[in-house]
Amino acid sequence: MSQSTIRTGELARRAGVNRETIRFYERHGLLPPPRRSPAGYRLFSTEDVERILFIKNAQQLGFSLAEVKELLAVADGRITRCSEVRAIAESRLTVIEEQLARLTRLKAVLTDLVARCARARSISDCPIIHSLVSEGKP
Amino acid sequence: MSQSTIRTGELARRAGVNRETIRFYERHGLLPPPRRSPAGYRLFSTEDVERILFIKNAQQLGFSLAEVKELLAVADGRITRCSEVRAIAESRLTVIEEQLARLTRLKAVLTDLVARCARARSISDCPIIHSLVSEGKP
DNA sequence: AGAAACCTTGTACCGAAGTACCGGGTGTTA
DNA sequence: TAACACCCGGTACTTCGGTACAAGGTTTCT
Repeated sequence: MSQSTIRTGELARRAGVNRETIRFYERHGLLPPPRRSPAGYRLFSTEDVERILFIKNAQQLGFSLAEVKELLAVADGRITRCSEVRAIAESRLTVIEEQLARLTRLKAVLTDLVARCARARSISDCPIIHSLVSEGKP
Repeated sequence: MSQSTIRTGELARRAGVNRETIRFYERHGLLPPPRRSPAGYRLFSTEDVERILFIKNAQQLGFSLAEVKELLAVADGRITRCSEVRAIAESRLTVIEEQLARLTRLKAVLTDLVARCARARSISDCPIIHSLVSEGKP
């Protein structure tokens, strides 16, 4: 539980991000405005490292920074209903499922085209080009 | 095979895109510089509608404009090896497969979190927040 | 004391794929 | 002939998640 004061450079190093990213997160409300030294230097606590890691973890799960901001509101105790967290995660899940469905379709189409392309005798038979030319016509 | 001369607005309307998009495509080499009227108006042929649709179809398959440009080189006869087309499609396929794998993992993680979240008694039990705080720690 | 390393603000830039606007010229139609 | 729709080039803006300066002030090490 030892908790010391660090500046942007150190926070960035510990969290494994660029120093500018710290400022960026502050500007966008993902980090609360930190205390300042007499000279105006940002003073963070080592706990803030965890906050950055939280953000990075959430991004790994595909949450946008806007969503991360909402999740942080929970972590900060500004939101206290688990249902709100679930709602965020569920909407993210919906998007993931849509993307999966779309990509699965794309994969099928492209796989087929590539396979047929491999059997084409000449460029003018190329099924890929053909499908792009004629697909979606009236 | 009737082929008349149209201007940007008409081309945009027929292809279902914004007029600015036409200029954008021209600037980025997806449309060859068209003939001009004495007053400097771009003069397209109705065939160019197909070219825009080709681009839009390719985008539907997830090709970037840079890739579309390569595909157009084929359609234009500037590339004559089917193998090049296949290479473009195959690399696109690889990306799709990577995205599918990643999204599938994400879906599993999030589904689990949401399910456990539904059983949490209080916000402090929230497995989503917990996992974001502690995931990926040393 | 002086160099090196650090920090500050503000601003501009990246890439992708466009969209929007401005001040002016042109073409069509009532 | 006036109104209105259309088009021009050039530039700036958009979203997202940062990154990269520049010009100056501060701290720390030797």
